[in-house]
Amino acid sequence: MTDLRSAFGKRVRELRVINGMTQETLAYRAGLDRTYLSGVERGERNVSLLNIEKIATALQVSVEYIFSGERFSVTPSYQSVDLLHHTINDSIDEGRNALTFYEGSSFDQN
Amino acid sequence: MTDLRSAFGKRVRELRVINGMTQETLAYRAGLDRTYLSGVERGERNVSLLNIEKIATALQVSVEYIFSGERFSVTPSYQSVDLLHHTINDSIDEGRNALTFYEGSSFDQN
DNA sequence: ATGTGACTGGGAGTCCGTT
DNA sequence: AAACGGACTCCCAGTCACA
Repeated sequence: MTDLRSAFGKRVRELRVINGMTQETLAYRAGLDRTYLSGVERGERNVSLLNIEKIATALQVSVEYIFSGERFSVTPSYQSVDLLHHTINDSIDEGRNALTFYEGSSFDQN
Repeated sequence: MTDLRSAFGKRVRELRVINGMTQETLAYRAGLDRTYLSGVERGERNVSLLNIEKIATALQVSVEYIFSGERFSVTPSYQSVDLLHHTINDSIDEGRNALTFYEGSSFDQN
């Protein structure tokens, strides 16, 4: 998955054609502009959550389903934590603090 | 799933806390602003594809995974095709045309 | 460590076309 | 039916000081 915009666009086009819809029909159902949807399918648009939801609804699929498949399943390679000057102990400490913050409870520090 | 922004935000917060990260570290890894990420987790930001990808990468999960789970799996209810003045035969016809267009081939009409 | 209001530039999204 | 372009509006990405 080099560019999520292209991957998303291809997926939308796939599902649209499977459903036997034209861009115009899909755009109308999603309440979006025809030219905008065209750009989405060609991977030129940086679609945001609200429109992702609109498009999924118009395609009659769940958001989960629209992002399922090989295209989106590749876990991106990630730089080593060391490179970010962030140690494992840092993570553990921050985990404690975060949990304390959100749950209003504290760890036994002894 | 009433609002995809809230659902996405909750999911991000879940995965961040599980990984023992603070908002600040996650934001740093994603190359985003801390206050922006705060808004994302509270469902107040309409995150777009490129930032979804950044956040997923920083969380060390795939985009598919971030959208998996009950929260995103509900297929949205959809208005009847009739309400849209779009018949089943229309869909079939459009499907043929669309396939013809993209595959450069034609259906046997007989 | 996180929440929040306010701000600005740029891009999301629309509407008009032509190819 | 779809790609593409220009011009437009308006919302949001991205940031700040402060709570």
